[in-house]
Amino acid sequence: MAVRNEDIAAVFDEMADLLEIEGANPFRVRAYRTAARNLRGLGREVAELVSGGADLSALPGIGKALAAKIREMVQTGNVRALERLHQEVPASLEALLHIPGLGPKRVRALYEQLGVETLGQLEQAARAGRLRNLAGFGPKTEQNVLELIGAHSDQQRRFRRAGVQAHAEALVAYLKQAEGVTEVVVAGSYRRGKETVGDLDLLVTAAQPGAVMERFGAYEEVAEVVSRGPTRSTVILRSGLQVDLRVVAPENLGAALHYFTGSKAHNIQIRRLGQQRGLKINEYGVFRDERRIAGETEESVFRTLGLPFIPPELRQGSGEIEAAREGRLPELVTLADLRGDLHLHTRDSDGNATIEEMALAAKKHGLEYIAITDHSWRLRIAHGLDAGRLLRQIEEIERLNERIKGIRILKGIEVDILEDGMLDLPDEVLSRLDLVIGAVHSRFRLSEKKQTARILRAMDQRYFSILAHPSGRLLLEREAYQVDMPRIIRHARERGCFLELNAQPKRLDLNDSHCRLAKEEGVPVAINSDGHNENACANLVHGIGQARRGWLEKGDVLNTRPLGGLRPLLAKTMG
DNA sequence: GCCGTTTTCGGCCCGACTGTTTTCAGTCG
Repeated sequence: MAVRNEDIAAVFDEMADLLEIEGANPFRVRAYRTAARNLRGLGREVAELVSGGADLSALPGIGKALAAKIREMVQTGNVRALERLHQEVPASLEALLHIPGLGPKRVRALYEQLGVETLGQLEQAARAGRLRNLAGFGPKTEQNVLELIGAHSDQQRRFRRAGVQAHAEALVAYLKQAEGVTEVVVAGSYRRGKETVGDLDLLVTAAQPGAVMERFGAYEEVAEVVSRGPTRSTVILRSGLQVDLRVVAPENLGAALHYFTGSKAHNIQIRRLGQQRGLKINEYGVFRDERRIAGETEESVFRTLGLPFIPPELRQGSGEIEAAREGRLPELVTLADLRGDLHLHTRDSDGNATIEEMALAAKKHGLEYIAITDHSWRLRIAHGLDAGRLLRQIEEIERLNERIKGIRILKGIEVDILEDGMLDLPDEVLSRLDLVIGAVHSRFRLSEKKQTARILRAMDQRYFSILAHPSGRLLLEREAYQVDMPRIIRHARERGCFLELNAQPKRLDLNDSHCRLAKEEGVPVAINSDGHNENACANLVHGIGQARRGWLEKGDVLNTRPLGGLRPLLAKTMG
């Protein structure tokens, strides 16, 4: 099976961990981490570049040595350097690094001085009171280790964006009532629009930090205060969500907001750029020598570097700074740009509302058109439509279109893509529709080769407009199925059909890097709610966030077009 | 190990908090 960017990134991360435990040059360690991060954000599969003979050292953060390791991994599936490391440092030590409070130095001390190699041995040593006597350790650290070994599996917990939204809004409102507070804003990955977040970063401006910290600690949802200093505090809520709060002076808000919005990769690049210009950039501002020259707004921070404002969703350290410098930042799509929703369900399959109710709800949200795309018969659990019921639905939609003004209802279906790539309704029926959405709902575990061939064949059917939730992932529940997405995207271009960015909070599928690839290949993406009730439109904002992280502009999104512009594009996919 | 508008050598982002110290290293984000 092809080696994916994620596989290579995981190897580089592991090598960084092991090198760090070995006490290697920290900058060398950093180079591995940077390369891993860049690979994850690349959007193209590096294995393809290798087979195309491309010069990998042209990629950011990849030099000759790492390029050779990538080639070795693509061609042999292994990296000898990692195997060598395994002979020097037990691979099991990596797990110890993931316990909060244990870093490379302490893990190394545990290994060299106590012979601890595994989590089990660590727990034994801690219980026996052998940790507290190591240099740099004490009773507190020993106690911490004991507590965290048990909770270790929870530490990696992430939350879906939509689930964090309520916590964020409630906390912001609560903190605004603290004395002397002027601003409360959410920063971090939430502000960047990420589909899942590991913790919530809040930024508060206030005259006296003390009152804010006090109120924060007293929030009724707080289960545990992890740390608390004069300007910074971390708590865990009862839901398990970690919240970091930082209080800054109002004149520092811009610098702090930029700093705490991240991403880490973006910040590092920004500070390096500053350094090259003799500037020091931190959360308090931009400084030339001792003099502060910017920091009140984010714009002012960017301006000192000669850059325009970079939207938070782009701050992933994956080319946005170069784009800003060269004046080719995208003008990102906004919620207001959407004119329609091309994937909706009704009571006829597994939805909760009638066609008319769905249409009126969409009209209320200002949409100009919607497509009704109930499930087809193969999806029994969703009470999918057979040919007869679909034909009756078509007639009903035609009647409704005569009666309801101000919104147009398109006739569609979400057909099942069968294991052999065929669709589960005949062409005679599909030909009566305005669009056909195809989706994989079964046999998720096919090999990459078979799954890709299955989807390509479905796209080649006479009536096929949009590939729904293209990777099949369910955030934090189910991995994407194995599929060659670059190939599918190229095939969509050749075939003239489209990919969906499904805006359900638990899907958000296409992911950001594949959105970017679709844009590069010139394949418009449809941002659809996949709604099952009258609240369907509430999903769209999450899809927009994802699209923005994928660099999509208005023109890259299929359903920003007025109906007159959309119809001919859909018609081309329909035979 | 990467990188270059000071540089092919000598740099490499920056500060808060904790626990261990008694002035600071380690960890974290």
